[in-house]
This record gives sequence, C-alpha cells and structure tokens, in this order.
Amino acid sequence: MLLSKSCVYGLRASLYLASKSGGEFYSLKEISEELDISFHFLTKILQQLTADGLMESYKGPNGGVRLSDKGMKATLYDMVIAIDGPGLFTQCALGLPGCGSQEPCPLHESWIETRSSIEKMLKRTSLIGIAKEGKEKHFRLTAEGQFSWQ
Amino acid sequence: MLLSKSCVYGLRASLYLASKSGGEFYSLKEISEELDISFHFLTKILQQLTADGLMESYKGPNGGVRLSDKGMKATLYDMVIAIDGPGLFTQCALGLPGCGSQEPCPLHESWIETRSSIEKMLKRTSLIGIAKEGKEKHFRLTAEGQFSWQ
DNA sequence: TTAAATTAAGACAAATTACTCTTAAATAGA
DNA sequence: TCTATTTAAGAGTAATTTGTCTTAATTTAA
Repeated sequence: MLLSKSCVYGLRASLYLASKSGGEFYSLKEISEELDISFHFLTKILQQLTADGLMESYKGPNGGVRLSDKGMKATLYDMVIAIDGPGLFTQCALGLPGCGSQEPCPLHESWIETRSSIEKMLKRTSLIGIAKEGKEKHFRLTAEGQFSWQ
Repeated sequence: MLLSKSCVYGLRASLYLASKSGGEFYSLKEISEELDISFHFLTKILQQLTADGLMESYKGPNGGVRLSDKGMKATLYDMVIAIDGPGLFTQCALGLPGCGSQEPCPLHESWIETRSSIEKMLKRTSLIGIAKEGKEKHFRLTAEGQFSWQ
C-alpha cells in the first residue's frame, strides 16, 4: 500500500475537520464514529498531528480537536509527512541505501519521476480545497458513505 | 513503502537472472550471497515466481533457478503482480472499498492518474531491457554495490 | 547404491503495524 | 468541590510481514 492505515485514517479525519472548519473542537468520539475508525487508534494518530502542530486539542467536556492555523493551510503532503514520514518521497524503489544519481539502481530515473508525481499530487491538494470541492461533489470518506459534507 | 520487501527482493533476483540469461540454472545460494538477501527468505519468494511460471527451478547438484520464457519477456509489472498482487493498481488511496468514478473518494481522480503512471512505468520496464542497459550503465543492485553486470 | 547438493515445504521466531484497554490529567458545569 | 467528560499516555494484544530453521524430496556423481 502507498500509505499506511494510520496515515489514511489521519487524512480522513483531517478532511472531516476541514469540512467543518468553524473553529470549534470536535470530539474524537464523534469523528471516530462518523468515519468508522477505532476510537483509541484514531486518538493516537491525531495526537501525532497535534504534536506536529497541524491540529489543536482541548480536554474536558466539549473538548476535542480541530485543525490549527497551520493545519488549515496544510496539504495532504504535510499530513503524510507528519504520519508516515518522508520515506515515500526519499527512498529508493528497491530499498537500496546508497541509491542516487551518482550510483543509481535500475529504477532510479523512472522512480524519481514517478515519485515526484505522487509528491506533486499530494502537495497541490489542500485540505480546505477538498473540503470545498467535497460539498459540491459529495465525495465519500467512509466505506458505507454515511458521511456527508453538508 | 511502495513495494513490499519480498517484492523488492524478487525484483532484484529477477534482474540478476536477466543479466545472466544464458539458460543455465543459478543456485539460490549464489544469488542470495551476491545480492545479500537471506537465503531462506529468497527461496520462498522465488518459489512464488516459479509457481507463477515466471521462473523455472531444478533440484539437485548444479540445480537452481532461471527465468522461464515467460519470465524473459516479463516486465517489472508482471513481477510485482506475482509477488504483491494487484492491490497497488486497483485499490483506493484511502482504502475505501466502494471507491470508483461512481462514488469517488476525494483523491480518486488524482490517484487513478498517479497510480496509472506507476503502472505504466513498471509495464514499460522489461527485465531484459534493464539487463542490457545495466551492462552499459553499471546500475547498482545491492547496498554495497558489489554486484557487477559484467 | 550412497553421499552430497540442491529446491520445496512447513513450522517457527522476530519485527513491525494495527488495534485495544486502562489509568492519568485537564476542564466544565452542577 | 465534586462529578462527568474529554484528551494524553502508556501498556498490552493481535495481525501481518519479515526472516530462520528443520525436514523432505529430487537429482547428480562417485
């Protein structure tokens, strides 16, 4: 798989929050139920995004998480980096540590091109962009499609 | 990671055999040592490729494996499919089962484009093509670069 | 015929990823 | 102040991937 499950869950939750974007906090319970993601697992993942400054959290009744200013400006690339790290965009397709233009593996040239097209795609896709588009096009964020962008 | 470790090992071994291409059998011991891959693990992986008809094996002294006729004509795509399966080329980037042009996830359109560029890259790259090019360009197949295409 | 070399197959172990559970800390509101 | 609600943190469990080991089957050659 291109992205880890953690990353996919993190992206879906980020898009959920981007679609709300009223500045309020949304509880992890609500998010996990709406998106059909394990509550505790999602908690861990969003803690990473909070630690990274892409989200903010608030404890106690009516607490929850929301996108920070940084998070509101973020692209999918930022979210992927925060959760999966930069490996996808830096590593050799054959996993060879010394691979580079100096001493390339057989896939090097092709792969850096493909890899950069993945990177560009994620960098040009902003959370708020999708949230806006989602309201028109009713994208699905869950397996059963129960989530609605309103 | 884009490809599993099994897949990467399988690709590297396939390229190794393509670079020899004399029709002889090469022992797994030799291949695993040259490419610095665990012998038993590599055995398992190449058994898959043998089961898939991309390689042929022969037991006993001077036994080993070689690319079959099918394997000699194969592209990296064929090898990836045989080891990792078609998931990379069929699945939704967000892992949503029902995702498609009917009910797309937010990444659907971008992802099928990116996904197809990965697919095209792997499909246009044949084992023998790389073997030929490797002899000119001395690509690396190992971390330490000890393998030479001759 | 026997021993050595080799792949095949399956059980096992370790590492990583995915997920769950429990307890602690913070906060709001009664 | 007390209780309920919520995130934080960490330990624990399960599943998957990666890697190892042992035994069996096949084949060659002495």
